[in-house]
Amino acid sequence: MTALSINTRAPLTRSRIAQAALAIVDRDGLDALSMRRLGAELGVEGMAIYRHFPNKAAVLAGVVEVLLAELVIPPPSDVPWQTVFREASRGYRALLLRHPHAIPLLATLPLSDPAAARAAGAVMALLRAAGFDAQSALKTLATITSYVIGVAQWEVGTAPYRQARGDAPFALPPDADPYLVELLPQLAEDDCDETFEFGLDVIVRGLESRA
Amino acid sequence: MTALSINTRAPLTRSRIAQAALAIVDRDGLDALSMRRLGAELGVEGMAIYRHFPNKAAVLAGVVEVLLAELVIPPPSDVPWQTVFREASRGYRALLLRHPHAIPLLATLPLSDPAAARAAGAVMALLRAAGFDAQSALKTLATITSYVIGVAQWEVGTAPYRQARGDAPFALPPDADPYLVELLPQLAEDDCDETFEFGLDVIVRGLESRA
DNA sequence: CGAACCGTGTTTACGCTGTAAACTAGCGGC
DNA sequence: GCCGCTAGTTTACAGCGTAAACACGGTTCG
Repeated sequence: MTALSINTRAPLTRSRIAQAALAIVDRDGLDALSMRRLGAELGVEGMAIYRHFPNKAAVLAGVVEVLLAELVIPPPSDVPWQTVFREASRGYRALLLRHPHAIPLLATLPLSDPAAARAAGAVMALLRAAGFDAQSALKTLATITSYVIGVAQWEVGTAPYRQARGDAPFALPPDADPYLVELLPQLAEDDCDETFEFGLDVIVRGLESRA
Repeated sequence: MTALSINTRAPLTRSRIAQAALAIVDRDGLDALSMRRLGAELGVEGMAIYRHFPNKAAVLAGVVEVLLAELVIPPPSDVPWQTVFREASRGYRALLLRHPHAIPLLATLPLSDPAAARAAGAVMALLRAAGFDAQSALKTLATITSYVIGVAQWEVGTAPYRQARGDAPFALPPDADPYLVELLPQLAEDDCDETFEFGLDVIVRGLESRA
């Protein structure tokens, strides 16, 4: 009998496990991901996962793989590099904000991770095609990924995201800088977009001025 | 008897606990910090710490407080803002690299944390004194902290730090971009400094060009 | 057809975690 | 001298990652 009988559930696979893990992280946060809960999400005992991944760290690497697969970096073309650079950065930010609980996973990701290396290679190709030498391309890559990840982390800690998650309202300590007290709590989502664009613009202008 | 008798150990205090916690994190990594190990480090049972902190998260906040106390941001002066901005950024990076295992703690720090708000306020004052309006100062603050934290995270995942820690040598996946393969594994500490200065310069130039 | 095998999921077990609750030893004030 | 308060201890519990032994269904051979 090749077809699945009624009582047979879909078989466990690496990708099904990784996707379920991401679903838990997105829904309930990074700390909520445990092997037993992941098993339950898949209708299986937790230990079953060890047939497909050597340990939990490998499951997390699988989640990263799923996430970075969402990231498409266009191949080099004759569009000005600034445009592509801006769009790729926005795309990465959007990916991070779609999975805010997973940001720490991507933040500490070394380039030795295959998925990260693939994405990094695509950006390098883009920059080199735009005339950057290899060294500058690498430094630029470090700069922009640092910025995008850092600012996404910042965003999810400020008012709009806290509100969307139903966290406690933003409470600054009483002796905080008055301008912070005034500006920070009333940040809206649009302001976060604007803040991101501000820094992105700063970086692109800075890159142009060094060329 | 006001002096401590021979068998009496130094009393537990918030600050002694936080410093011991930081010592463990620095020495053995963030995961190695558990309440029982922290107690042992202080010559005490783990549960004793709950007399001084409500839970582990509060201990971690205490560690952050200790860390940010190391950060001095100069008050406004007549030195050009670019100079102070660069120096403060370098100081923050140096702080992070002195405590590489603690970086995730500072990366996800919301500004509602008192220590973070204090440091942020000092930077805001600096920028406003240099003529930035409050909105731009806040966006600039977001940009530079994102960049510094992001790049420090990047650095500790690349060759020099991995080597210093005795990690496995840097191994890129076989299909990685050839320029990555050539440049990344041979990165030295000086190159990290240079990479940081590159991005810092990009940001300062970008800020100037918007003024 | 029966038997051996293998891949997959289950069960049980161990040492570790954070922390709630009950307990105890010692000091300051009446 | 005793009372109470405070700091530290003890015990306990649920949940964690994962090692090891086990059970079962499907495939492949004799």
